Amino acid sequence: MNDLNFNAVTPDLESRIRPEDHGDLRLWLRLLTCCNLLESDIRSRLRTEYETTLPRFDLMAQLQRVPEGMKMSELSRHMMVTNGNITGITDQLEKEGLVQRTKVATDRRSSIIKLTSKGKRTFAKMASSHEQWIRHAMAGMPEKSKRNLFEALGELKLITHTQLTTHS
Amino acid sequence: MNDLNFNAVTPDLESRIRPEDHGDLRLWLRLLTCCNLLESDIRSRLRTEYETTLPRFDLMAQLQRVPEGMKMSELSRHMMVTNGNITGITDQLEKEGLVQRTKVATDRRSSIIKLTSKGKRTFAKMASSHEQWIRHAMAGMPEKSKRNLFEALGELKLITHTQLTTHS
DNA sequence: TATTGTTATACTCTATAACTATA
DNA sequence: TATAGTTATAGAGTATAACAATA
Repeated sequence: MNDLNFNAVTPDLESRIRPEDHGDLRLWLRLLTCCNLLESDIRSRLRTEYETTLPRFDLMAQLQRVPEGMKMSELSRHMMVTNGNITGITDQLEKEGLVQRTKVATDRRSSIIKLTSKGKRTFAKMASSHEQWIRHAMAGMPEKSKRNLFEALGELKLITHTQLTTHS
Repeated sequence: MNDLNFNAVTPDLESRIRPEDHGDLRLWLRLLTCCNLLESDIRSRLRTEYETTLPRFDLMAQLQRVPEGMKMSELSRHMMVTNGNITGITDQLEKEGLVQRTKVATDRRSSIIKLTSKGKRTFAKMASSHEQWIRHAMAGMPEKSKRNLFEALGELKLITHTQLTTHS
């Protein structure tokens, strides 16, 4: 199965590649295509099955693994968006009773955000579905390929992280 | 280089992973992190250096490689967004004189969108910068790793494409 | 002075749906 | 009836910047 045939029947972002394009660019477009494909699937399932969004899910996922809670600024760093946006998403989740702000004694500017017990229950369900969606999407890919991909992405992540934060 | 140390100093989306999480999920989060990292860099450069956006750039990129132009519905399929959105982006680009709608004789419902010569010049500049940004971001990753990654992503793309389109 | 978090603003993208004009 | 494209709408996410309270 070659890419030409594949692209002929299933056009996607990667089809914008030109013959003269450099390998790095091809790599990037392929990465983008894979990611968009999965991401739009996840987004639409989160919306239709749980009436939520990826950023909201991400915020809850961050909290889920830190039972003691996180500060807004920590969330902001982890999710790589600005403070104001975290405030907005947190407001929505708090209104739905899924997270809770608590004032911290040592620094009266800050507050700690935690999942409520309702939030934990809700997240557990979503996370379980989420995992199934991913497994379904990736079903059929050999384990060895997955491991290779995981390793290779690890390299890329490290490289881009340093390239994009140190310079520029 | 281990992930723990890495994540300790550079928090990101992947840090939401839990020890019990399945490999597929880890793979997905790592993929998402890599993609977001690069994507947000590209988006912000497109904005600051060219006052444009990724979807606009993508649309022009699609047109660039098809000199005879494309129909709206083709663009819609390739960019994986609905018709109405293509209309909007095309309107903007047309207002700036970068693309041009032409009525097609054989089917009076359709129109063909092409890059204008200004559009071609503009795109050429952007594409060249874009390629440099990508190469810079990926500089330092061994060629062999890149090739492995490219191949592995090809597998993933194929799998997910079929998984996500055939079954729901 | 710097940081934490909020608020306000403006913009883009997106999906959805109703609509037209053609086929 | 189905398709191509437009229009209108509503919602989300984002960056930016100004601001108050606190460190």
